[in-house]
Amino acid sequence: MGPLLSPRFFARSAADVAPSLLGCLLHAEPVTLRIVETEAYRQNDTACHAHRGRTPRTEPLFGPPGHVYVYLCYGIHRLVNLVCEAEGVAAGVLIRGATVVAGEALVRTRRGGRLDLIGPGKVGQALGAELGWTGRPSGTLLSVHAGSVAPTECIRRGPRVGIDYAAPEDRMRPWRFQLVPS
DNA sequence: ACAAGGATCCTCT
DNA sequence: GAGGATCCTTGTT
Repeated sequence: MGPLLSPRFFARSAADVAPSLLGCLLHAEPVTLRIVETEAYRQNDTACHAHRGRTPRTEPLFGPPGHVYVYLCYGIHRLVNLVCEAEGVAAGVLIRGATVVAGEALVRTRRGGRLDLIGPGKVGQALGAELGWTGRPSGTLLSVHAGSVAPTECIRRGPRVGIDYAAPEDRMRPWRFQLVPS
């Protein structure tokens, strides 16, 4: 596995971090995933949970870069994010899709035999993500490691998903990134 | 203390 | 392609 990504890696615009994370590895013992889809959420972005200010839930988004932000979606899914930008600036990257690198047996158990991890709820389930991870630095329960993108892969960019509540200009922003075979 | 709604997924048809 | 599951967070009484 490549080196652990440092806080510095995350201390920039989420819109830059999101595509950079494609091909990187996500590890929560004993499962390792390769990231193939991400979305960026930024300060002053009406799609971002933190756009109305700090609350107990969104506090980690304002915290140091490289920390983990996990929240419950639709009462069922634990969605995994990585905090970006300098401390005090609320931004993060949602992990929307991945492939299994290691821990396949456990992923099958957690996912009812399925291995496809396209969709943020599936990623959280495969990792065994818990709400207690939120606010913790990467490198403890969850770690993010450098990876690589194959010459046969390319990055597709498009609008984000599931943010109908956001302002029209934010809904349009092309901050969803996918790694696809070219 | 209460009600509403959500950065989704699965199982049907 | 439609609908239900399921529970925490939030803003309001």
